[in-house]
Amino acid sequence: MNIRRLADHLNISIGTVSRALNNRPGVHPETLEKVLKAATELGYVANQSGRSLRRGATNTIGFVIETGHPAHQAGDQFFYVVLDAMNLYLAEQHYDLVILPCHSADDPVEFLSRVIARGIVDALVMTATRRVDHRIAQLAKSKLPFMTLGRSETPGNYSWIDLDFEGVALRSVQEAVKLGHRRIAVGLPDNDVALGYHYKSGYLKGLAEAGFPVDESLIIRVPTSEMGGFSLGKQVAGMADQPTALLLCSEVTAAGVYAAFGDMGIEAGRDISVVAFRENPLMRFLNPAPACFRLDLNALGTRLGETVLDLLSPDEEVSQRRGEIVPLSFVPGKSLQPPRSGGV
Amino acid sequence: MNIRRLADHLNISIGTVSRALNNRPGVHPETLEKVLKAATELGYVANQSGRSLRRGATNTIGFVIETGHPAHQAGDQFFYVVLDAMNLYLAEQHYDLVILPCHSADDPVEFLSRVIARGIVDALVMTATRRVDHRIAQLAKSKLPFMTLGRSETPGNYSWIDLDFEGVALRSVQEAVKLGHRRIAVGLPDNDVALGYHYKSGYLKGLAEAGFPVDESLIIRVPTSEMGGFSLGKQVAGMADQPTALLLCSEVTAAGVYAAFGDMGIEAGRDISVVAFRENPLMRFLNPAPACFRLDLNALGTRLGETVLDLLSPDEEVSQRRGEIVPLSFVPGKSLQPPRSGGV
DNA sequence: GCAACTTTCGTAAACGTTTACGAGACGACC
DNA sequence: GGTCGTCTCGTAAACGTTTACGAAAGTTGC
Repeated sequence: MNIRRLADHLNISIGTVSRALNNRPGVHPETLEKVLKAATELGYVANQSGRSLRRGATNTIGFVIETGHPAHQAGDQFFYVVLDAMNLYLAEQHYDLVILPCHSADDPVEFLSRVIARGIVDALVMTATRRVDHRIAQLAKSKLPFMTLGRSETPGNYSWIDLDFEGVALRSVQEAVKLGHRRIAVGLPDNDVALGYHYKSGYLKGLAEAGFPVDESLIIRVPTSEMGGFSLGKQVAGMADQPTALLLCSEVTAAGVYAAFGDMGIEAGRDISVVAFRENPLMRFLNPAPACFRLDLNALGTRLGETVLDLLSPDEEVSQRRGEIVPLSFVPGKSLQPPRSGGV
Repeated sequence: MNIRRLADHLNISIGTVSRALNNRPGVHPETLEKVLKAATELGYVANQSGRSLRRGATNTIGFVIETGHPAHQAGDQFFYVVLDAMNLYLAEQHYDLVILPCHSADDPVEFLSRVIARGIVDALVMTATRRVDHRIAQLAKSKLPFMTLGRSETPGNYSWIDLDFEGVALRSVQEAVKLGHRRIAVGLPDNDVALGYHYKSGYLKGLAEAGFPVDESLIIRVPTSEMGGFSLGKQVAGMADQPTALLLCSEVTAAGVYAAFGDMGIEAGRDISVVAFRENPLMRFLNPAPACFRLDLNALGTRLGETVLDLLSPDEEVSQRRGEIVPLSFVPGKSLQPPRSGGV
């Protein structure tokens, strides 16, 4: 069923049918109704290839994820909820969402150049943003509008939305200091992912605020995974000069840390305080309940949809590139207690 | 950069350029090389809209997921690993993979009819298959080839791959019986998802094998989520005539069950034995280690890729629809022990 | 009653690609 | 030298859609 068959069936020209279907002005209300009725009856939907060939636009937004990537294997329900909300918003605006998985063995840059050249999407949302990100330089050169989840230091004409990793780290230090902690360790990702730098920056800011010195041995880099968290827990608990608090920039490491503590007879909060990152359903089942930060995933998803569609607006005011930092609210937990000895 | 610009740059007709790029016969080796060289130099990649409009095929496989769906919010690294392996295989065969998220508020049937009519994919992989699945009837009517992950009872011309839920349930019962368990409870999904029926079937087969009666009060339906598992654990532990073993058809409920047990001072294995479903990284951090079943996610992903591409083969022998059941291997854990009282 | 304008619609070109068809060049063979 | 076949390539149509343009019909104003 193509537009010509639909037009023949109605004894109308395809031009008029197309105008009717696309709500173009200058079509008689009566024929408009006839066309719409026949279209739904015959189940006609415009072929995407034909349409995008002619229009140069696909009405599709691409969401790039990296499968096989350790930071994502973690993936709890984060992406499912965010994508759902984003998809919902995009559908309201008559846009479709496709997720483009860049597989682990593929070169991200080559992957993107295929996506760009093939013209299957009107705009991209990038994830797992790096501090220095070659993909951004590449996209900036192309004319494909894009935004990133997580901000990079790589310059380019793009919008971004980032969680307030710096603010969370700062607040985590402040809460720990308030309870009397002095030796505060932090677990960071072992790769160049941007959030690690922001988290560290907030951590350092917190120490400076409190007037504490920076002890490099308390800054520990591990993979963002359950195993990474396990290793982190073991390292921290095994230190001769044990810290009294441990801050985590990812929630998936929390389970590993708890397991490592369990193995060594250490209890979070009582022996070493722990502040995790994002509150998630799994945390309900960790004991003692971790102190963490709350984020509205649905709001984030909607905001992503709005931001990416803004890029495509003909209104320069709207399509102007912008950055946005999403705040998280502190959720006290049982895992953050005053240090046993009242500090070192 | 389109094919005409490339052709002009080479002083060659676009027909020849197209033939060269597509490895069609009848191109002089010398010009073939020139074309390929210029294409990579100028970064030419065929526009997908134009190509698929002409060819009627997109060289793209769609993977349909339902976001916002409770059974998926669980999503541990399952999809990330499976999709990565599948994507890898498809890329080798010069196919692209897109994930099509059907958002929670959308009607799956309407969603699919859009996907079908717009012609953005050559074949589909469906997930979250229901025992009676309207989407299958719909796809069967359309000419779009598809396969399902999980088998349905809805007839249609399609291939499927399913995990051996029945075999796992049977084996779980057998292992429990071997240790002396007589009252064996089972947690099933509270919706029509196909795996629940197969798991129950294996459970019933195991009871029959052992000559045990079926106690309907031991068959408990809960949402496939951490919270569902929590509720399940509470229910089981609170029963007057407590079962000695509990079988789970999903790994995400395990965390909830453990938490509920912990709340009530019950220890898995010692007080009530637990057999979970798929082994995953998180389980390493549950204490005591759950008995579960091992699955090669990479192999599953590759197999999905092979199966879906087989659908498109011109060779009728190959494209014939087929079903396949993937076995899982038992992994003993500390959560499965002889019942305390030696059985009821 | 004619010009000017509006409303509505049909025609055809264009998007970028693939491919059927035919043409030209060249060598082989009788 | 003419015929045939092979190799290589150019031409043009086709895929399904949108849209600029113009035509036809109807309306208004004088």
